[in-house]
Amino acid sequence: MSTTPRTARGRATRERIVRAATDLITQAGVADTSLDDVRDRAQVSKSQLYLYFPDREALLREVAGSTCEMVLEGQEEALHGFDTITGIERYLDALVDLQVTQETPTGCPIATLAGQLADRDERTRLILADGLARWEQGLREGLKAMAQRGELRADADPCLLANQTLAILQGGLLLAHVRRDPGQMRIAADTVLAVVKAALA
Amino acid sequence: MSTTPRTARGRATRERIVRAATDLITQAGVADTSLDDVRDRAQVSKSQLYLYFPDREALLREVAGSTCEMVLEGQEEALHGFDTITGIERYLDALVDLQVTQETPTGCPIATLAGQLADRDERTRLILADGLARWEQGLREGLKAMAQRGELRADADPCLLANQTLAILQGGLLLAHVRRDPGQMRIAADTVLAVVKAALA
DNA sequence: TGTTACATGGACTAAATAGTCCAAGTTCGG
DNA sequence: CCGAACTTGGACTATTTAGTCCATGTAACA
Repeated sequence: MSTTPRTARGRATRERIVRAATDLITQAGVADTSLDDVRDRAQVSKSQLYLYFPDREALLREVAGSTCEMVLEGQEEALHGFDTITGIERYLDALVDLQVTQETPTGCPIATLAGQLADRDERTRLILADGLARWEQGLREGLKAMAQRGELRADADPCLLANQTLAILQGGLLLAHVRRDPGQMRIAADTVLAVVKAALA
Repeated sequence: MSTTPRTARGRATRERIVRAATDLITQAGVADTSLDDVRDRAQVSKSQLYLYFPDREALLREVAGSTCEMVLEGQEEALHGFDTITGIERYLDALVDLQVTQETPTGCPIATLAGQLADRDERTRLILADGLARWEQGLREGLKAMAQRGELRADADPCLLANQTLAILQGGLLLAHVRRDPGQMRIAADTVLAVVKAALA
């Protein structure tokens, strides 16, 4: 029987488990991460795993949520500036930098997880889709602000622009990942910039 | 000890195995496809599996190659017309249709496989990257033909355009897959069209 | 007719892994 | 200091799976 922790100590342990699983899975993938691996990394006994999670699937769902949080938190400030051209440039540069800095480009953790879990558990897919939706929402809000300030052409649709931006970025991240070439992310960033600039008033 | 088939019959059997594995993995993923599943689907004894493939990894590599072939063959004719605006529109429509027609959008099989194998086996990653490279090459050749006919602006770069196109398409496929929404592919197709049109002379 | 490649099918090993269970110890707030 | 929540750690089961091995049988061709 799985429980929800009732004390700060319990919550910390549960959090440690999710964190460990998220780290391991981000690096090695779902298939190559066993519960024993998680147990070791989190410095927790196996009983604790099953105290807080009914089964592996449940933990995997938490990992999906945690991965989304990680990705969104990592770009929160930069995303907040996605409402001016220079802010957009800064945001895109930050995304490119992330791929450049890593020893090897890893793409988008949300997308990578989706490839492994989306067709296996519907609930997990929804969590990941929600993560992407929140990302897109951040982009959309910035673009809407620009539109309200009259900086976009009258026929430009901020919602569509946000959707296009997310698609282009995801495409760039995927190619950077598969090709092990962060330059692919630079190209995607430039493409986004061109699409946005074409919508400027 | 694994062998390469020496007769037509042997080659057919080997091909049947790869085909079965490719089908199963495309549908269920690498982690959820066992060699016994492949054995059943291919109507082959286990001994045959190990007669033609040294181990599971080797079969997985063949599956990667086979998946690339499948994806590229499926768009060969349409891709051949990627050298006029109407041809490009037809090509994009065909890609969109593929996602619309499927009961549920599956995205790009190459990308999906990459998410599962790219970080596990370098040789497999290279095979998948090569598949994407050939795809991009098809796009590039069409755009180069347009450039040579003077249909593109002097400052337009067909190579860059092809790269951008592939990225946008992959982004659209990924979003269509995760969101179970073929409309995402339509948006990506329209985005590609806008980018290409912006490069017209 | 004999040889070679192809094929069956099941027995078998070895390892990994999910999940269960329990008995005993620790932490800490009320 | 009592009790509830937390924690350990390992034993245990059951299942799946990759990979090996072998005896037997068939297709086809020189």
